[in-house]
Amino acid sequence: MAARSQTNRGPAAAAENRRALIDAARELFAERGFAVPFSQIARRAGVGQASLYRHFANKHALAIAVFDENLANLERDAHDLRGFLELIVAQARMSASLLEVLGRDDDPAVAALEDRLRHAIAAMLAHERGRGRIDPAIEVDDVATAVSMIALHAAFLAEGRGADTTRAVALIERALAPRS
Amino acid sequence: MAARSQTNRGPAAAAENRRALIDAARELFAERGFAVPFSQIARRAGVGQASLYRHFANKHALAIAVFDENLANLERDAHDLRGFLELIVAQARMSASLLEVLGRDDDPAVAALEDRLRHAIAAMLAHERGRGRIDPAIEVDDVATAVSMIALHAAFLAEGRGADTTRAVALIERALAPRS
Amino acid sequence: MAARSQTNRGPAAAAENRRALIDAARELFAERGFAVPFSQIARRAGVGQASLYRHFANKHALAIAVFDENLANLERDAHDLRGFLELIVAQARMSASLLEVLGRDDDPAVAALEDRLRHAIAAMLAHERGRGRIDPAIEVDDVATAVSMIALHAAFLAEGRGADTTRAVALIERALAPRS
Amino acid sequence: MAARSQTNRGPAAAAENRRALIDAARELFAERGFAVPFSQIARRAGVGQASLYRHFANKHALAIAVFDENLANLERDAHDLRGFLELIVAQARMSASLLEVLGRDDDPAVAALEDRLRHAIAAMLAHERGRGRIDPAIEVDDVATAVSMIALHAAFLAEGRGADTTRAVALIERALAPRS
DNA sequence: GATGAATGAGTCTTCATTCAT
DNA sequence: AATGAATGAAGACTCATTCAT
Repeated sequence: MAARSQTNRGPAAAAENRRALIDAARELFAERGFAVPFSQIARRAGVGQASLYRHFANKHALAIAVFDENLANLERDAHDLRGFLELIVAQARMSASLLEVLGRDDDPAVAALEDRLRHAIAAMLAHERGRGRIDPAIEVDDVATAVSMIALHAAFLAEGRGADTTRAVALIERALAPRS
Repeated sequence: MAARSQTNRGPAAAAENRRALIDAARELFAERGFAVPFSQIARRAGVGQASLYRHFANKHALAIAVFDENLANLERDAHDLRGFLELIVAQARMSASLLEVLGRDDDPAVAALEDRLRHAIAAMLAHERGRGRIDPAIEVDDVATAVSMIALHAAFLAEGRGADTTRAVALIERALAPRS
Repeated sequence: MAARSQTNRGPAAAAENRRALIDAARELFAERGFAVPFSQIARRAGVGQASLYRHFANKHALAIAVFDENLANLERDAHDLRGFLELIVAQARMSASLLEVLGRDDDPAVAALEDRLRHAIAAMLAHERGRGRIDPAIEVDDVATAVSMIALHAAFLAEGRGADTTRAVALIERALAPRS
Repeated sequence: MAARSQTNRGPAAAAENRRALIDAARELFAERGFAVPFSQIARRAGVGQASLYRHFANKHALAIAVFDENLANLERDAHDLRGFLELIVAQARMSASLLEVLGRDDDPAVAALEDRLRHAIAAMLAHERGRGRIDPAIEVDDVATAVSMIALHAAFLAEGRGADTTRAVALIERALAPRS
């Protein structure tokens, strides 16, 4: 998304700016990781520094907002394991940014997100178990761990190595598959 | 390692300084991640800023030196899958720092390290396959992928979550195990 | 004073807003000193930023309005030296904010306030001199100086040091007392 | 003091830079108060931002260093009340910066300074009492309070109002004088 | 060859002020 | 006439890198 108008468009721009910020953040977290300068997100969104701070008190809060949307996609679209993992990989760079945050944090908003993710996983797990595609011994925590691993892997190493992520997905599927 | 002598001990100190720098880097990458200030490594090593630069042109080069030693440990000690994974996890924070670097780089030194890692994996794989502990269909690249995943996972999420790491190791073992 | 209604109540609110702003300013100058962000005053008053600017062009003007009211209290209530000083101390943080402003300024409104303060002092002085409680050699300017000193002292140092303020008041009383 | 050389003059400049920083700080605290931008002090001293931080971790620490020198002057030169007060007034702007800091702080370095100031006061007090120039009932704390008052007054209001400070000094002298 | 101080560029954050509604 | 969001310009602070000794 190219930088937008520089003039003060008044309060009407508020919602629009919020959207632009989230979109810019999603792109930049993906392109350059969570370490991307906060100010650069504002620039990419075509929004003043201070407006960024009005909407999101820190990078953290912004990451949560982005992850919130990603999670909604997951809840809506990913009913089977394969779809789930592929969506995770597609959002990998972004998800990894979140995982960096999730790891260290005690923000209740983060706890809520973690919970939602576990619910989404549980739903998918039930669906797949019913079809005999995941081993009965596998628990939600196992899948959550698998999701973390694959997201981090995709985020840090996939950079144009499609083969590698395919391999990672296949490994995870093997790990979760029913013992014959 | 505590800071060492502050006085100028002349050229004789060169090798000693190199060691101190590598040790300090290993500690700090583990404690605070790859993002730790370069200058702090010099301080921890008890070495001047400029000496750090003389030995290693940048953090990157220093990371490679550390990884080189880690790899030697792996080659020497890790003959079976379990030992291999456990060593990876133990060095996780450090390894992840390296993986961050490895991902983006085209330095020939990095390529050489990657190669050595693949060799170590190949050796371990042959050893375990012979004992029927890894599925014949699993290739070196699969194990390399698994190693990346588990290292990143351990580095970013394990902060005091032992249970999670155990779970991750178990998953990887399942993924590589022979189909019954 | 807690934040008030958020809805646009139209022109009728003008006077009410002015009051709320002055009250909020008095509180915040006292709590956090003259350096408090201007915007925070609007928030505390429950009034939009722009309305604040409509009523008072800058913090300066707002401070003058607050001081104007403080002065009215002084004129109404403080007839003897002790009462005068105690009121000054009670309003110390606020008064000091004003004194900071007064010191540097050539605004005619400020000159008018200074004049009123001198009149109040003169009235008090006459009253106390009549009772033999202030030395005949003491002039209005001396008392004005004393008032400045004690206000600044109370504002900057009194933070929970009651003893110190008492000591300061006692010193001033000694300084103004008739030579026996 | 005009800004000095911009080039890196090596470690030899360390002591010189420290001096330049303290001098610049003394000037700027006096000219513009404690609120002067920290970076501006570096600029005035002809020293890089980061060097300022190397020498003094914050404005606070710098203020302490300046006050330390002021105090040494006081200890060396001010033996009688009049001299004491005049030196205080001369250093007023600076002293007030310190008093702003002193008021709120629990740094042990600050406590030490306060102590030294009290000692200097006690010495002066003993000297003056011996000559019958200060009332026997006056304690060190009274003089300390008087010093605070006069410093703050001079700092905030004296701006080219010589008459006023003379008046303030006279008042304090009256307050401390022996009752006839 | 080692030392440690100096440098300036870059990031985060806050504030006074303006503007569309 | 009031609202609240937007703006850009500072200021604090940190870091990688260079340099005189």
